[in-house]
Order: sequence, then C-alpha cells, then structure tokens
Amino acid sequence: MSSQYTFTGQFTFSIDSKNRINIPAPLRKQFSKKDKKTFVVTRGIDQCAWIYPISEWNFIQNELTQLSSLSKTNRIFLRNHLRHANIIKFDSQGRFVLPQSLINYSSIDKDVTIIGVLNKIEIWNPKLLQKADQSDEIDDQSYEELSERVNI
Amino acid sequence: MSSQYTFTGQFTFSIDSKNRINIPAPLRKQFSKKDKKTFVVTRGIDQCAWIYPISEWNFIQNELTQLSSLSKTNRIFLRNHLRHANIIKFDSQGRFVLPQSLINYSSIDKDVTIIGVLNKIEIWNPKLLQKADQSDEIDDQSYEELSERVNI
DNA sequence: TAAGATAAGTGGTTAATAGTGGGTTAAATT
DNA sequence: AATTTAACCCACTATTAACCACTTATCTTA
Repeated sequence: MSSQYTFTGQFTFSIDSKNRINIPAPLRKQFSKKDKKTFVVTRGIDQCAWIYPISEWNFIQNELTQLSSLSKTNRIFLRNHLRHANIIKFDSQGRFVLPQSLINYSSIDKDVTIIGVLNKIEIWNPKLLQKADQSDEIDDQSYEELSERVNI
Repeated sequence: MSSQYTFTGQFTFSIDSKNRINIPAPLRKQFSKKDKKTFVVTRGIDQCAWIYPISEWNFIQNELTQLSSLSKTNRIFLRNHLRHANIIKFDSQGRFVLPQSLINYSSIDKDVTIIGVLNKIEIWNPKLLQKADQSDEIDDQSYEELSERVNI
C-alpha cells in the first residue's frame, strides 16, 4: 500500500525557548484535511525524530496490533516503539513542541534540519546529519540489491 | 479484531502517600463513555502492572474461555492471569489506588513511569524499565522475523 | 523594477488544564 | 462501637496550549 504523502526537501529552522519547531510550509501544506493537523513524533531509528501524519501512523499501528504480547520479542518491540510516540497537533502558526525526551535523544540544541522523506519527516541536529551523511556511505553491494527493488 | 484503544507515549509521575497514581490525561481521554472510567489492573508478564479498559478486558476474557483446562500450561496461565486482576475506577481527578500486591510485584517506590502500549497501559518502576530497556535487546534474527510481519 | 499585498517564520502573553496534596465523609472490617 | 480503609471533594501550583502581535520574506501586479 502506498502513501498519499510525498515529503521532500530540506529546511533549516531554529527551535525556540519553548521547544517549538516550525513545520516548513511546503511540508505542512501537504497535510490533508482529514488528518486535522495531527501527527505522531517518535524516535527515529537513527539519532533523529520522525514525524508521521496521523493517518500514516494509524496504518503502522494497525500492523502492530497483530503482534501478541505473549511473545517476549513482541513485548519489547511494542514497548519501545510505542512509548516514544507522541500524538501532537501543530498550532495555528504551524508549530509544535518537540518533547524533551526526543530533544535529548536527537541531541538537538538550537538549530534543526528538517527533511522530507516520502511518508515521514525527519528532524535532525544539523551537525549530526552532516556526520551521518559522511559516514553512512552506501556500499556498491547494497546499491546492487536496491537496484532490484527500486527503479530510479 | 483490533481494539478501539491505541495508547501511546511515556509519562513519569509520582505515587502519593495513599498509593494513588494519576492516569496521564492523554491516555485518560481515550476512555470511552461506555467503559465508565472502569478498568482492570493486573500483573504484567514482565515486572510491571497492566491496565486494560474494561471492554478490552472482557474481550480478552472471552479469548481465555477458549483455553481448555485439561492442559497444564493453560491451567497455570489462566490462574496467574486471572487471580491478580482487580476491577477499578479512577476518581474525579483521574487517579486510582494501585493495590499493595501490585506495588510489591512491580517494586514500585515513589516514582512511576506510565507507558501506553496500544490496548493496554503499563506501570513501571522507572529504574526497572530502564534496566529492561538495556538488557532486553532484540537480536538480529528476531528483527528479521519481525520485518516479515511489520512494515515500518 | 518598485510597491503593495500576502504568506511565512519568530516571539511573547494569557487562559485553561493537568498534576499533586490534603481533608472530610461514608463504608467496611474487626 | 471503634478503627481502618476507601471514596469523594476542595484547593493550590506548575505546566501546557491557545491566542495575539511583530518582523521578515516572497509573490503579484502595476
């Protein structure tokens, strides 16, 4: 199933004294009415925060409800993926407050880089993103594997 | 069948001198009118307490009645999951008293971490949760298996 | 190209709500 | 009947969310 969202682009904004971050207008405009300015911020797998529009998140959540809590692996997985998920709305100016736990997790200081990655938005400390950019090279072998799945 | 409840997020509160714990407002708001502030607190499989809204609990109970008591595993499982279940309502401030037996079981002292895990809420001693977080790593093999079932 | 108009980003203030503590009354237990 | 326990109510404080205002940037149109 493919998403209705196709976030792209990169923006650098600042986080204010009340921990509010502005969602760049080009991304914000994509939010459909049915999502009512609502989204989920959670831990990314890398050292950043992820934002999913609520309808996207609901889709993921539906898959998670299939996992029984009798399995230990499932319990750990569910706990750690759900407890960091915050349901949030952006205000009339298009901002939201980034929870302190996520500020810590992604080592965000004053400036943030916001990038669109198809069905989600990522919030980075600019320096960490730059570092990840340099170190996280994709090797040729992985590119070969990707080429079989994605036709660019 | 999927639940109407989709609890998420993490909150750290304190338990007061009368053993009352506040249910975080974002979670409390989800309670539907038909559940009338009523829920079941019981032992979690890990060292924590689990909270199910009463309608969720009724659904689980239905599933449990399918298990034959001829099986020893079933007998033990049923016994241990049913005998610690307390039906409770939260007060007009949104608090409830956590039974002493569950305080002991989950080694709760002064602070508690409350996390939403879809159809249930977990109550933890913050230190134990942190410890569980560190020790309960999911190995690569399990991640592989999960990846075939959940597309995140 | 310049000026006006519109939208975007940033900052602060106020009002509502959430969390916490304690006290009083009703109920239950011994 | 007395003591303990649990439910209910009231009140204070801190945090959060809604609101208002200003500046900067971008787009439009003359």
